[in-house]
Amino acid sequence: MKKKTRINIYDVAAEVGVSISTVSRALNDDARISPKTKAKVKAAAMKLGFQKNALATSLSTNQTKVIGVIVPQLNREFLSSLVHNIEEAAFEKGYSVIVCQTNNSYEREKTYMDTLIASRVAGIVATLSLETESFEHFEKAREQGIKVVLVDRVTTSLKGTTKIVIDDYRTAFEGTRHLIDQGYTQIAYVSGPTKQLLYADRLRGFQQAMKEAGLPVKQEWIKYGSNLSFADGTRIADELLKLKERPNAIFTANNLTAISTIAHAEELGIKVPEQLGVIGFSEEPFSAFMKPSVTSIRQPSKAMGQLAVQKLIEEINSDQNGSYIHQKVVLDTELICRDSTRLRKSG
Amino acid sequence: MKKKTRINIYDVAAEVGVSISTVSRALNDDARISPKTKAKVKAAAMKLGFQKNALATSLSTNQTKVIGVIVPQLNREFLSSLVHNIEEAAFEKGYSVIVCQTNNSYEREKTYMDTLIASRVAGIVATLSLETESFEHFEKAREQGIKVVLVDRVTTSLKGTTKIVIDDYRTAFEGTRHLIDQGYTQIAYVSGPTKQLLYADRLRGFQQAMKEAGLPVKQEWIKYGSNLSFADGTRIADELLKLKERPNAIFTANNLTAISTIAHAEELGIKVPEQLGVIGFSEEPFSAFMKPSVTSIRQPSKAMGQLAVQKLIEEINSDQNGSYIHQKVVLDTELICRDSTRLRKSG
DNA sequence: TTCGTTTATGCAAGCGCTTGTACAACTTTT
DNA sequence: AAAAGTTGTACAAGCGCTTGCATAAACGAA
Repeated sequence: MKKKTRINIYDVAAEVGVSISTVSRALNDDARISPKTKAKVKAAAMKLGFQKNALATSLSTNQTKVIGVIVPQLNREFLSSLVHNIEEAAFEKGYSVIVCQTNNSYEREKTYMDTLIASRVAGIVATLSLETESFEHFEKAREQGIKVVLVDRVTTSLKGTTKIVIDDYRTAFEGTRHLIDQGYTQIAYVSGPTKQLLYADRLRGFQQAMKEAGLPVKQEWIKYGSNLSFADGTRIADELLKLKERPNAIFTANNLTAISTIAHAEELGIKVPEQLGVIGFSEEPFSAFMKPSVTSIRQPSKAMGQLAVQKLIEEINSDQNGSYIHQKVVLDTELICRDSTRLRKSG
Repeated sequence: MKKKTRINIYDVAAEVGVSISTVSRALNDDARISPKTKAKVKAAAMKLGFQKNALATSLSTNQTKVIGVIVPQLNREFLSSLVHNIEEAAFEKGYSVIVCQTNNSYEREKTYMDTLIASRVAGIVATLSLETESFEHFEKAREQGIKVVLVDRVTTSLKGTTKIVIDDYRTAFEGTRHLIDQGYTQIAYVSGPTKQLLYADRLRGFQQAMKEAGLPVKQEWIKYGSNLSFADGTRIADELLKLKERPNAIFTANNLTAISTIAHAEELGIKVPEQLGVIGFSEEPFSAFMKPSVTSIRQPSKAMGQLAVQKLIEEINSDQNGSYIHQKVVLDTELICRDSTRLRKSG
């Protein structure tokens, strides 16, 4: 047994000459405590430098003001921005945020889930790791009464869970249409692993747009990145651009790969956008400043973060009343046309 | 009083038919429990889906495995990368990370400090907000036995605190030398608020390099950004470039302002690097891909994050033995020469 | 004056875990 | 066979707070 280390409510109670329950109630602004007593207690607490122990409170009330955030990584603009906005929104509501990076590892996602459950977080906002294909760990959290909201990379396997997504199908469709409208006809597509719903949806959107335009979708023009890193993009660009029958446009799964694709095309002496159009998902802060500037699709990370927190807290607080209605919220994306796809002057 | 909600060690104890202390010890691999009993307990725990309540453990042991991270924001490459690496290193050591964004507000920094103290975090890694000039909140944390490590934006006012920094003076000196070596002579400098040690140091470095080179430092060529945002950079660039006596090089406090400076120069028809050299602190992921690519100074965010965590945990664990020796660790930066300062061909 | 109310405070149990100490059951020593 | 060690486990207090219930004080009404 450890000896007590810091000022606790017993010390405050002794200082004022009341009981600890009075101190506790005074500090929590309970109506039953007289204003005079409250003032005395608060003054004493301040004087002694008392800081309420949140652990004890949480243990006692069986609830914390903490939200766990599980994301693949933090060094991608979209994700760090998402976490930024989640933290911001959570702070407003008086919640703290525990950040967990899975590095796209399923094992780590599970480990973190256990940590968060052990910490008794009130809720979890998660973007699935690339590897994740089974979801018992999420079920486990729910069994423990922890609310979960999924963002961006979601799954249909988890029923009764609020999801915040963009319309991946539609977005990919429109991105493809944009290329077609610009006059590109031989369009390659760089996808993430289609086990992930979002990549599957995007691929379908691409294929549908091609089909409707009567353009051929060649199998060798559809490539799959593993981690969609810069290097991944370079490798794939290399493969695509060295095909005997070369595509004249590439739709990449994110902006990192878009940039590496453009860079690699230049190295090979292929002109962007004249000989190769490039569009990428996920706007990055500097997409506008590249030369050529990169056409990309802006995901509303701010709205996504805010909504995720808002819905999560709604659900956390819903227990009292009744059952919560789980929603799938689909947000709009924005295609930002820049030089990398401006084949027509009018572009 | 809330009723118990989840499986606890009493349930496990009942299942196995031993006391709760045996369960607790078995789960913690205490040597006094026989292997046979341990196995039974663990099996039962698994079977019942028992998850240890970390709150209760922390309350009981008076220590948590949580590190608080206080940073100005998360939507800057350097900081999100720093946090990324802190989280990564903390995970290795079995610690979770609570992330707090101050938005460069002193008030918020204090608020968060209180939250972290209330959460009884084991330690705190902090990068000061731009506004912060007094440090009682850090003293407060230390009085409560919470270890603190300062990173990047630090202060000399906090004695006996480990600090992880770059050599700001030297780095600015060398950056300035680089411009001079390239043949630029009329060099302007965009600084952050010099109340912040780091900006003051950098400014001194700049001035010293100029002095040693026998170049004049005009007061009107030294500008102060408020938040060093993109817009801030544009505003300052505009002021500088419209001076009757225009500088032919600008050393900016970060890469965001470097980019906005370049963009604005182009708008004004000023050629970079021919008519204007631009170098910026803080490498961004796309600095290399801009046209012109941006010369910048790489801060070792990975090493800084790792070291911060390592030193912090060393200090946390040092209490047992004796007093910990606080260190100031100064890390090397790297100047990455790119097109935006290549005045000489050889550059 | 007495009694029902209201108002303010205290008592004590409980949240789930850790841990110093006591103790029973064996094993070893003499 | 008794004393002295070894295990292995249980008991109970304690971490700091919340909270249902009891109780005391103060008040106006009867």
